[in-house]
Amino acid sequence: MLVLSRLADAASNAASEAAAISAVDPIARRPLHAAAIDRLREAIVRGELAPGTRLNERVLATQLGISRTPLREAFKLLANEGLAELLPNRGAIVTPIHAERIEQTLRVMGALEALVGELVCQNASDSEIANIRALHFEMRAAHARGDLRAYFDHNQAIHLALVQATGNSVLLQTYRQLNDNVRRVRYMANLSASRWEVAVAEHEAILQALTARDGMRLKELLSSHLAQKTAAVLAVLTEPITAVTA
Amino acid sequence: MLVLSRLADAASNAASEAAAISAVDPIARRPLHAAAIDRLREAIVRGELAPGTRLNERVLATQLGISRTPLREAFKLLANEGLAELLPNRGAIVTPIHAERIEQTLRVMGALEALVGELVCQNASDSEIANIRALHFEMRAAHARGDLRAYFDHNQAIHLALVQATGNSVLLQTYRQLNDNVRRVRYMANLSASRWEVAVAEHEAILQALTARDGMRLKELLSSHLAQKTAAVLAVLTEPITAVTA
DNA sequence: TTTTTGTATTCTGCATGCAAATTAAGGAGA
DNA sequence: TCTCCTTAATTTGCATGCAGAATACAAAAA
Repeated sequence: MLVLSRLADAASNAASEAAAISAVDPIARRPLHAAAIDRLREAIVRGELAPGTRLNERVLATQLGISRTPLREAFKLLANEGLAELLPNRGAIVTPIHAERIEQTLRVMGALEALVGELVCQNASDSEIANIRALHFEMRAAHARGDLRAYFDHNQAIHLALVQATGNSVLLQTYRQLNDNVRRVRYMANLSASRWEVAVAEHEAILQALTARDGMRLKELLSSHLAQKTAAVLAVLTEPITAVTA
Repeated sequence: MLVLSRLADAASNAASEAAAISAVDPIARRPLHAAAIDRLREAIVRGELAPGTRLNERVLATQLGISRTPLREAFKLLANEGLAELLPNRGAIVTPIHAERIEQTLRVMGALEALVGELVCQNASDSEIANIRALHFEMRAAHARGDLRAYFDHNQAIHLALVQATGNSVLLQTYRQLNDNVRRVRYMANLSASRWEVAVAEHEAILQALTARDGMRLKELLSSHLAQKTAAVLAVLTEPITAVTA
């Protein structure tokens, strides 16, 4: 029942994010019990369902208020996205976090961000840039408040907005999928005050490069920013993993 | 019934390819009627189910010899991979080919290939390189024979082997997914003799750079090779699309 | 002839039921 | 006490059934 309430909490969040994205999502107006499934995905990404957790069909279906059929379809999707693993005749588990796989994912994201740096300066509209600037200051507000969770959320929103502003929806979709796998780790991390400062400073520079539409510089900045992030994430993984279930 | 026989033909192909890949596939030992679903995916990629085709659940389920439930699960997967589109309450269609989307996909693949160039020279084992060389000569054999279909297949195999030899399974999975969307166009194209020559020459250079483990050069070669491919693919799309259903 | 509206048919979306596989439990033997 | 084997209880995988939505069709009106 504990898990149930958490899943319910996550619902509104997932819904609003889905709405924000839907304009670009190729599977735009989805049928099925999409909300319930977004809820499940979000629960995995946010670590509310810890890596390795067995996903019992009947139990989860009851908790989500749907039947097993659409839930099984969701499992297939999640497996395809790397968030769950399907064990033949033994159901699904939340994909365990392997440092190597996360590292590989970040490498691929690095390649994508290089492309983002190139494209976004060419293609972003002024209003998109203005929106990113607004997100940036909301993020700084969260930083000033010391609200780590809100900081992460705005941080994510900025990076997604950057990718979206490239105008390349394939890039966005690919990025999101990889990002979801990394976010799971991110939620496990605590940021030291100094590293947090550095990250904010990096974002400041990113915003400037974007405003100046300096593609080359933005590419470099995103690259080094990701390198920082990679280091931080891998640091978390080499420590004994104390999954943040709370 | 015509489609049925074609799907049956594709079965062995898909099965053998799946076996070759399974070692890296994260959803390795899959449950469900995986063979039937691979068959369907392959039919879409090979253009045997033309873009825009309505995917009738009951009809397809009968043709594939499975029930609607696993087929619907397959639809979700295909939609997630971009090969099908889900229309709420109106079922699924084979994703229509839009030049813009293909172009975006190729752009993303370009970013990934840059990474491939870097990584493969560092990480490929000698036996993997030897295997790629073998594939290369098989491809040349197909070229000499003038067998376009076999040429394409070996060509694909080489590129996948290159990506696989990076040792980055996330990269491979991402690449494969994007590649499947482009392959559909590729099968529609005919190659002029001169362009075919050029492509083979490019592959020759790629093999040399790989043998020398010259990462920077390989990166450049892959980049220009993809640029060629992009031009060829987009050329096909600007022509009136006469989908090759046969 | 063209448009429109009401009805019948088809099809999707989901819940449920059943068989096969897996896991858990219990008891016999070492 | 531990191991191995037999058996019961879960659990998955898939087929099927049913309600609701969408489409196709036909008759009536313009």
